[in-house]
Amino acid sequence: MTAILVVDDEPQLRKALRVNLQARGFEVLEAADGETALHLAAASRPDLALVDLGLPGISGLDVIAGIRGWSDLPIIVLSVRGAEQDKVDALDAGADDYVTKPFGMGELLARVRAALRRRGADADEPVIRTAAFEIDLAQHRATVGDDEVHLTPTEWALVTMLLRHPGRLVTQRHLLHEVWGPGFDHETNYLRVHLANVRRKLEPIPSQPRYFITEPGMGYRFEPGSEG
Amino acid sequence: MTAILVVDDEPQLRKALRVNLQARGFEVLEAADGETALHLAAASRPDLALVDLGLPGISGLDVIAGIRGWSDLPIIVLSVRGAEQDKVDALDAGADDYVTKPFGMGELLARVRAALRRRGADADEPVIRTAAFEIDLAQHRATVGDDEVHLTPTEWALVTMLLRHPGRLVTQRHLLHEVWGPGFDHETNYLRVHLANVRRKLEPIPSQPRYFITEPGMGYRFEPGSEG
DNA sequence: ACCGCTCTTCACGCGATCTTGACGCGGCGG
DNA sequence: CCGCCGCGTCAAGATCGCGTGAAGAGCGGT
Repeated sequence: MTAILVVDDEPQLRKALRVNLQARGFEVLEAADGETALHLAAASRPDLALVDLGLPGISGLDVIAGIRGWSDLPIIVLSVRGAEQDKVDALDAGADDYVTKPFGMGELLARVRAALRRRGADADEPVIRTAAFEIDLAQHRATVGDDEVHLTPTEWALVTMLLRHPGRLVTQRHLLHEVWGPGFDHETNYLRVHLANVRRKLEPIPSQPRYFITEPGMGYRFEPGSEG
Repeated sequence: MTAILVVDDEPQLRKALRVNLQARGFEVLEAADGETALHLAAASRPDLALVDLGLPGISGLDVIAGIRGWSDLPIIVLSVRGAEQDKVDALDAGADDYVTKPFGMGELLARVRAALRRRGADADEPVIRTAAFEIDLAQHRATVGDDEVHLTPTEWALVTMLLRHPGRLVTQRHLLHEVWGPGFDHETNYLRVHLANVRRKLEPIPSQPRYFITEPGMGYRFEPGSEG
């Protein structure tokens, strides 16, 4: 059975989540603070975690970082409206997605399903295949159909950064920091231009991206084709 | 008999691998740290290596680089989930494939068989043939048409380095590190000059290289002629 | 000491790549 | 309904990296 770890200090919200998730056939583990969250995650190995950022004691951010130290399980962050910086920090720390409180249960469940689906589809091979293109990480090669496509160093860095975290929302800051180094954290211009080039080379319809998705205001996400 | 070198510091995992591999008729060599791994690899010449990245002392990455200095045996990396950057680094260092821990034994065995099969296909002959030239790695001889061509030591080191990884991009840093040693990681000048010499001697049209391809900003790649 | 081979070092020209700025569009809030 | 912000697009200029030729240094053999 699929187990989901719920980390939130409000008993009401925990209860609401428990009821809804169990109704969908998920097993639910609950933690009211960061410490028990980390212990539970290590002991029970859940398949996904929902983490509230506003926790007493150990912050939600530390919970994310603590889990990411040893596991790649999908993490969805719950945060209050307006706390944009918190969301970005959480994503930078390795969260996969976020939901803004208050949220509809339907939206949350959709994101949970999406995160689980992506993770399952995450092919663990050194070559990533989609319906449109194929990227061989070991050989450093990209092909579209039968034609080899040349990616510039910057483009390659961007693509691998996104491919390395299938389905995960990668923040602009994170991308800029990894590809251009420190000091470029706000040059979102670069991302727009180079992402456009990547799409022109890899996307079937560059103006309607299907694999390299923009999350306005936050960052970008590689969406592996649902292979089924 | 086919010998497999297992490099991991966890005795449990080593035992599990040993039992399963021996059951399939493989001979198993074990190393708990990087040093013994390198010694064993040099002394016993295994046919394949399974290397854990999280080793005490010498890192798994250095083990890979150390082996790649003189051998082309297939290397499969074992890495924990979430250590995405490590995997990419390992591939850059010359690993052939990776498996994420925890893994099913069936999957691992499949990858071992695949790696051995791939290798058997191309590395049977120590002599590499293309339409333009022929290189005998064992005898240290290169011929173009019927004429023997003399390669200087540096050129030979570069050529073998590239030939050992057909089709794969070898980074500038990797080449410089293996041919010139540490401390030359940024002397890309050397590569340009010596690659030019290699092309002058081996390529049919040196100014339009077909076999020794430049990947601007990243490195070089040996492109074997389509052998069909 | 001389010679030949090899490697290092440098400067130049050229093309690929990156940066930069301007523009239009669409969504969102006022 | 209007204005603002973020994104995609495009084109120009600046920059970087590569290939090339050639000169000088190091080294071993004769």
